[in-house]
Formats: sequence, C-alpha cells, structure tokens
Amino acid sequence: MRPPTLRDVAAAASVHIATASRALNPATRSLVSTSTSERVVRAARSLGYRPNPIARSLKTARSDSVGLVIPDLTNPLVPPMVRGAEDVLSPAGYNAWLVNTDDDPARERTQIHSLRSRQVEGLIVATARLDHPLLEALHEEGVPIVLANRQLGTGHIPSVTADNAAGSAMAVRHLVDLGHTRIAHVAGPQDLSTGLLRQRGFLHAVQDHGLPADPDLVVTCSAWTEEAGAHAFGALLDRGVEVSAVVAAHDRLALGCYDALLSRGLSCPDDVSVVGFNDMPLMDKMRPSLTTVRVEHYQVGAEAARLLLDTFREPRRPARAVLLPPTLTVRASTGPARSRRPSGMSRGRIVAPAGVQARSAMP
Amino acid sequence: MRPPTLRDVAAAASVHIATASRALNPATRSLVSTSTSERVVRAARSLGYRPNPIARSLKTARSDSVGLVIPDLTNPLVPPMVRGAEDVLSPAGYNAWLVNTDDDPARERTQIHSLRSRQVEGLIVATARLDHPLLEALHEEGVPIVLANRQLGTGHIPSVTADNAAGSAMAVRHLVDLGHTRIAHVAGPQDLSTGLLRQRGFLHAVQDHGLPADPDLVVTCSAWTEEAGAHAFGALLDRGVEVSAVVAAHDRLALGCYDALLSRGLSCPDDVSVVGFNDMPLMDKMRPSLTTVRVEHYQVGAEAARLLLDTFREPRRPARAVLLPPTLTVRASTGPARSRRPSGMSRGRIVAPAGVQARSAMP
DNA sequence: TTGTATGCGTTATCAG
DNA sequence: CTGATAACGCATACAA
Repeated sequence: MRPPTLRDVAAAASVHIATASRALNPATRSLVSTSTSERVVRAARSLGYRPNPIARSLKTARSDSVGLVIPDLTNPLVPPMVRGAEDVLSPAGYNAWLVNTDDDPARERTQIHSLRSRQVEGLIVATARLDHPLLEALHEEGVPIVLANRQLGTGHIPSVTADNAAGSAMAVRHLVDLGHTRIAHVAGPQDLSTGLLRQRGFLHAVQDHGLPADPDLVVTCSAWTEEAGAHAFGALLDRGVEVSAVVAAHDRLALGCYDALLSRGLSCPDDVSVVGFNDMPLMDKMRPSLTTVRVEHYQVGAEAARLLLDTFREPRRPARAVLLPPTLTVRASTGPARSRRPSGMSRGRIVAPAGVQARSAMP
Repeated sequence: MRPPTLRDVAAAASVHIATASRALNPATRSLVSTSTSERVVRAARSLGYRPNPIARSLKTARSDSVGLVIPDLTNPLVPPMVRGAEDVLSPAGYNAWLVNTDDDPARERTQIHSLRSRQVEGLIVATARLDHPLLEALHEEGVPIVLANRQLGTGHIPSVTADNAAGSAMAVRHLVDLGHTRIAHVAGPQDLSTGLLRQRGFLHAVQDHGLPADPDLVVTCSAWTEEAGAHAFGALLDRGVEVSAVVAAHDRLALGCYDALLSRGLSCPDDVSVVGFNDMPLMDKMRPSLTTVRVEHYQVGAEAARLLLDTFREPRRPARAVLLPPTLTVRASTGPARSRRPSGMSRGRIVAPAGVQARSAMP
C-alpha cells in the first residue's frame, strides 16, 4: 500500500492540495482558517501522512542536511565529536551525513563530492591539514564550512578546536610543579595544526619556566600511533638524553612511551613521568592511569555545529577560530621528579645502553 | 552560479533532454547512438554536470540509502560494525544513514520513523531486544530489516551475530584447560540475545566439562558497565563463594571484575583468572592485558549489509540467522589454577571478609 | 482565506 | 534511435 501523499490528505479533508500544504506547514498555517486547518491536520493524522522530504527538497532546494567529514569513525576521538554535532544539528532540523576519509586526500575528494551531490547545505570537516587547497577552494566557492578539531594554516575558514598551545602549557606547568626540569616532547605530525600547535605550545611553555628548549628533547612522529610514539621516544632514550618527564602530543603516543619505557626496564612514573593529550576513553584504566590534557571532543563537535548554523544565517560573517579550553586530568603516570644523586646511575637518570654513545645536550 | 542541470547538458549537446538522460545513464545508454552519447558525455563533463539525486529519487522512488540503527556511536563496538556495513553498501551504490537510539525505545521509534520518512530502502538494526514489537511490526509491514549483533527471541528477522554460545564455551574450555573448576559467570542483561546466549552457553559448557552449574557462581548485570560488573562480582566474592576464575559476558564487565578484585586486595590472574567478551580496542593495553572472546564486529556489520542487499534482490527469502565464529584471544588475565592447599587461607581461595557469613554452595 | 498554475530535475512512457 | 510529454510530491507566486 502506497504511503499517503498530500493529495490524499487534501481529498480526505475536501480542500485543495495547496490548502493542505499550507495547513500542514507551521510557517504558513497562519494563512489558513483555523477550522479548515484543523480538518486537514486531522485527516493527515488519520491517514498516517508523512511529508516526503525528497519532494520537499526538490522544491525548496534545501536538503536539511549537512556533511560530516571525519578521518575514521573507529578513531575514539571521533564518535563524541559526531554526537556533539548531531545533538546541535538535530533540534535545528538538520540531519548529518557521515563520511570517512581515512586521511586519504583522494578519498576525501570523492567523499566530499558525493556529499555535495547529495545537496548538503554545509560541511563540518575534521580532516583539515595546515595546507589544504581543496578546503580553501570549497570555501572560495562559498560552500559553508566549519573545521572541527583541526585548523588550516591560513585561518581563512571558521574553526573550533581545543586551545592546543594552552594544553601543552598546562602539561608542562604540571611537570615543572612536580620538580621536573628535563622534559621531553613527543610531537605529532607537523602538517596538522594539532601537531604543530602542541609542539609550539610546549616549546613556549618550557622557555616560560626558564628551562632551555633543548632540541634533543623533542622528537616528532609522523602518525598518531603507539608504534610511532614508542619508536620516537625509544630513540630519544637510547641516545642517552637525560629526561625525567615527557609530554606526548596524543594519548596514543603516550601509550607508546609506556611501551618504550617498559621495554627498557624503566618505570613510569618512578623513572619518567608521562603526560598524554586528549583523554581518550579508557585512559583511566591504563597502568599507570594516564595523566593527560583533556579535550572535550563532544563540545568541539557541538560548537562546530553551532558555528555552521550561524554561517547559514549570516553567510558573509568573517571567519572565527573558536578555542575551547582544555583541562588537565592528573592521574598516576606523573609523579615528583627524583632528587638527583650527585653521581652514579640513579634510577631517575637515563643513561645510554651499552654500545650507544651518550651524547650530551648542546651547551 | 547555479549548478548545471540535465537541461543545460542537453542544450550544450543540442539534443533533447530525454536523450541526454539516456546517454548519461549506464543502464539506458545502449538505447542511444554512440556518437550522440559521446557528445552528451563530453558536454556533461565540460559543464561539470552532477546528477541531482533528489530529483532522481523523486522520480524513481528509490533513495539508494539504508538506515543504520545503533545504540550509541560512542560505544567502541559500534564504529567497526558501521564501517563494515558501509564498506559493503558503498560499492553496491548505497549510502548509510546513521541514527543513535541510546537504547531508548521511544527515541528508537522516532529515529526509525525519521529514517523511513527519508525513504531508506532497508534497515540494519543493532538495537534489537529479545522482545521487540516495533521491529516485528516493521518486518510484518515488509520493511527489509537485518539485525546485527543482537537477535530477536522469535528469530523471525534475519540476523548476523557472533556465535555467543560458542564464545562462552571457548572461554570455559580455556579455563578448564588451565585447571580451574570453580568458574563464575558475570552475565549481561537477559532481555538481550547477547546476554542470554552467553549465559546459556556458559552453563552448558560448564556442565559439558563435568562441573556443577552452581547458581551461586552466576551473577547478572542489568547494564554493560564496569560499575555493574564490579558490583555484581564484588557481591559474589563477598558472599564467600569459592571461585578461581570468571567469565564475563562483556569486556566492560570484565574490567569491573578487575576493580572488584583490586578493591579486595586480590590479584588477577594469581587469585582469579578473568575472561572478557568482545575484545574491545585497548583491551591488550589493560593491566593485566585481558584474555577475551574476540568478536569481529567489522564482519558482523559487513555480513549484515550483504544480507540486506540479498533481501533487496529476493524480498520473500526466509529469515536466516548467520552466526560468525568468535575466537579466543589469550592474554595475561588468565593463568593456571592454584593447586589448593589442604587447609588455611591460601591466596587462591576466596574467603568471606569479616562480618559476612560464608554461604556454602547448595549440595 | 482559498484555489489555480507552475516548476524543482529527473526518468519513463509514449510516438515518430 | 530520438523527441515530446507526463509524472514523481510538494511549495509558492499569483489570482480570485
């Protein structure tokens, strides 16, 4: 049995189809007498009428939907962002189309094309790179876009992110308060705003506390994986660099640091304190539970959606970069710096393993 | 600048709009001469023509999209299922609409309504309860549905799930091989097929190994949370039930068991071995890393999508219940049963804390 | 306040 | 093989 259309409702209420349309549409109901409007509504209800959004879209050239461009749904940071966005979009009458790009530019291109052909009215994009011609081009074209979690280098497109520099500073501050002076940074990909700004924030914070910005204390990962973190931090340890604490630019990198320490017989936090970034689910269940800079990804998604809705209302509003304040969640992976023994191999001091020449920091 | 329509393409190729339509549509291209079809395709490409799926849907009464009804995107089991489904649907030309129900029947009802009004051609539902009138009704109506991860009690609707009973049996078998004879079960909600079948599988397996199905060894949780698991297993421990191993119906319940043990000064696996269910992300990073029954949720999603596509081709095909074989991932949370000392308080034997009367198992 | 007429972009059914 | 025409379901400018 074919679902009832407006025509059926109009017939049942013995009014013209146009009248039925007006009566059923809250915005135009005032143009119709209360009595007939009531009659129409009753007829619609009794027939189980549901407006056909396809037909409506064709007519109004609106789809009431936005595209959500994400790297990968199975990345634990993503689902909270998505729900945050949906929880704002939904009450505003918008639906969200999700697409995964797997951080592959080609796939991203086709996915965004597919979204546009489905007539989405705007885009929330969580896959921005610092240099991102595609997004710049779309923005030039006038496609409403809001970036979530990551920004462009140019800042031309509105964005909602955590205040990454502030987050790094909080981590450093915490470690300095615990007495640490040799603090390393396991940085993330430098072509992403998250990686870059967390590193910059780290370097500034270290200097603000009067500590030298020793290049030996910074290692960079090209991916946010445990393996990358373990490899990078392991290399730093193996170089014999003196270090009692590390700020990782991502919880996964921090877990990699755990692995690097474990495989070298070192303990966290006794030998080295570790701070992560993001506070992914289950970070409280690690051993040791991870001290980390908490980012409210739900809020990032929600705020991005609000910005997008704003853009719909005021298309030519200048780009804004909304920074959400992170917080520091202190758990068991950070502890006081060991007071250094005058000489010898204290457990708090990392020395190069046999066969590796210890290299002293530049003066 | 308005995006080009079929009319524009037809004009540019100086053919009738109907001819342009046929030329551009792979299925009807054969009705058009090669030369004109080439001309049309060239015109379309040079104009950057993209068919309007809204208009097409209105005409064809197809949406090329299916609904994916999930409990909550932030549940770590869900994203792999979703991607599995998408990776099958996408090559078949279907897009997936995602909705979260938060396991709230009212919300589920409205979300499914919303999907239907968006003209989805079928539903993949991961929120089934054993008793689920809404789904039965939809199925009666002829809406193509495939259940994923959970089944109905009646089995009237095609489903794809892990073989939950087999999974429980694998867990029990593993523990028996390690010498355990007092094995508990922390069961999940019994109104869900997952909870029920894992419990049943546990009880059968225990009996198959000649162990008594002691009711004291089974506790039930009404939610898949760590708190519920900790509370239930804690209560079992506090009753003084002798137990050296536990099969939890979910990794989260298993983590709750960890908590219950920890807060009672007991150690895993030295005092009690713990087996989880699902192998959620990061379970290898727990301390101890969790031995668990691995369910390939990606495959569950993918297979559910395949079944749905089958249903589109053969609407009246009888319901099938596809069971995917789980595997046991052995990690550090399970170890050999302690050989029991003749008397005294061995660490391997749990005794009731002061103030709690130890209750012996029924004879 | 209600009815009339038209079109959104596409596909399908006719003729020719 | 191609062109003309209608129709999908709805919203709206215009007329009454």
